[in-house]
Amino acid sequence: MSFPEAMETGFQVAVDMVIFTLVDRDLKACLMRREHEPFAACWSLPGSFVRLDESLDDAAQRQIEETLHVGDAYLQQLYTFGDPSRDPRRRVISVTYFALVSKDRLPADSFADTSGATAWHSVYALPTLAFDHEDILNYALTRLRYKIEYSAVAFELLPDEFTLRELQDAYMIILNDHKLDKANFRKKIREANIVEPVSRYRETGGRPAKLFRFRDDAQLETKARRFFP
Amino acid sequence: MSFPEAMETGFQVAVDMVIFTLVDRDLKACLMRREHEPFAACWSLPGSFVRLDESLDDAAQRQIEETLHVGDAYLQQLYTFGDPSRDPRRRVISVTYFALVSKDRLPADSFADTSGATAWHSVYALPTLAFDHEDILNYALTRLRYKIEYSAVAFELLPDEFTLRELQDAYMIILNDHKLDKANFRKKIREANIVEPVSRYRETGGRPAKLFRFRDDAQLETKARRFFP
DNA sequence: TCAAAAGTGTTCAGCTTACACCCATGA
DNA sequence: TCATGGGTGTAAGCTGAACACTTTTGA
Repeated sequence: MSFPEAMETGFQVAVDMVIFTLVDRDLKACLMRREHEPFAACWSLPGSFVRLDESLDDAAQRQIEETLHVGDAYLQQLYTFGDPSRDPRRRVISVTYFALVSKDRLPADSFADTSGATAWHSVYALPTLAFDHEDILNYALTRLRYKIEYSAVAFELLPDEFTLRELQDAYMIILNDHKLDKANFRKKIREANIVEPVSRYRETGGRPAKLFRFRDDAQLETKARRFFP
Repeated sequence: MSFPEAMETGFQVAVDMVIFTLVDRDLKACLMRREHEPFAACWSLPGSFVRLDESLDDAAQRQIEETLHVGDAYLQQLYTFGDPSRDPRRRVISVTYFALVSKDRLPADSFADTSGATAWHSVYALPTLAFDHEDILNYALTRLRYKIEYSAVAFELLPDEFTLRELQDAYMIILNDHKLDKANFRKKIREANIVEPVSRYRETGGRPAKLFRFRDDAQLETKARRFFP
């Protein structure tokens, strides 16, 4: 990463990405191993400086493409971290995003290679992270959990066709709550009118499971419901 | 506002503030009249460039003090706007906040003076705003409405002691929904355990109203309740 | 004694929760 | 025919919406 010397005295603006995927019945985030000081050999979030002629969203999208070779990922801006001491070298304003990428959009070798510069880590067993990246990741996880409560973004983490069991598993893994009732979950999904059946089935250990896909015209966000007061 | 010439080629980082108050049974935002081009004579949000050694929150707090002479206001960061063309002169990254200020913390002349550089405008009758400030203000209003649904921030807009009617009015004005049922509202407030009575009453047209204050130890945010699914 | 505003209790519909049960498939 | 996982119906209990009612003050 390079930038003109003249800018070293001003602000650097970066995007830092918390990229989630669901794989092996686990919620994982993409991390990169740092080569240089500070925090050399530590893990950190993928990030990049924003170019002067580039929007923040474009910078975030570009960072995902460079890291994972995935285009058009689901993105949401989270929060901007700008403490003067968060980077010991210079003043960096970090605009953070979370991204959701389904595992079948990722290259097949994406999960095999644990020795390389990038690797997927379970959010339930994170290594020590550089800078304030642990705060950022935990914040992203909180926001993701809130978001799936009132919107249907979970499908961004699933393949195009999925069973209702797989959808329920996605919710349980993300929320770290494995006590959802199957019957009630299905009833809500049916009433929300967000999925439609396809005429295929998935082989399982027992009775084959009907496959569904998300409806193009689905209402993806519920209106906030008042509960305080 | 001045900044070193050397920085003109890099990023400017600004905080833009949407400052709300409740007055005259109306929700109002603080706006400033611009003196110079672009958008000369237009209204805009109070904002200021962040200093190199200052955190974003500090810059936001400082901006409120400079504009309204109010310290320690309730602040929340909202979103960061960074489109390359949002300011025609140079690249400005704007970190936006909303702030809530009770009217009794404001100087008495704050509402009289409508000819000056700053003035309070009803969010239900806004003038044309400079830059993308209309987007920012509408976004802040949406976020405020969401927030009072799951937290008790409304008290930041009320005096220290208030009647339950005043609290209910605050909700109705902010939500622009004047159909809240009195009995049900009071029941929820009682059960939420966030206010305690003081031994004084407010004179009204009829029976005097008991005054309450917010409990120091109140649980100000409810946990998200799952509804999708 | 009447108007105005504070303050409370009760009912009913609808939703959530818990749980029991049936179905389709492969071994 | 049994194990496995898919798929559904229903009763109990709780929550929220609607509304009627009582209380306390000043004029």
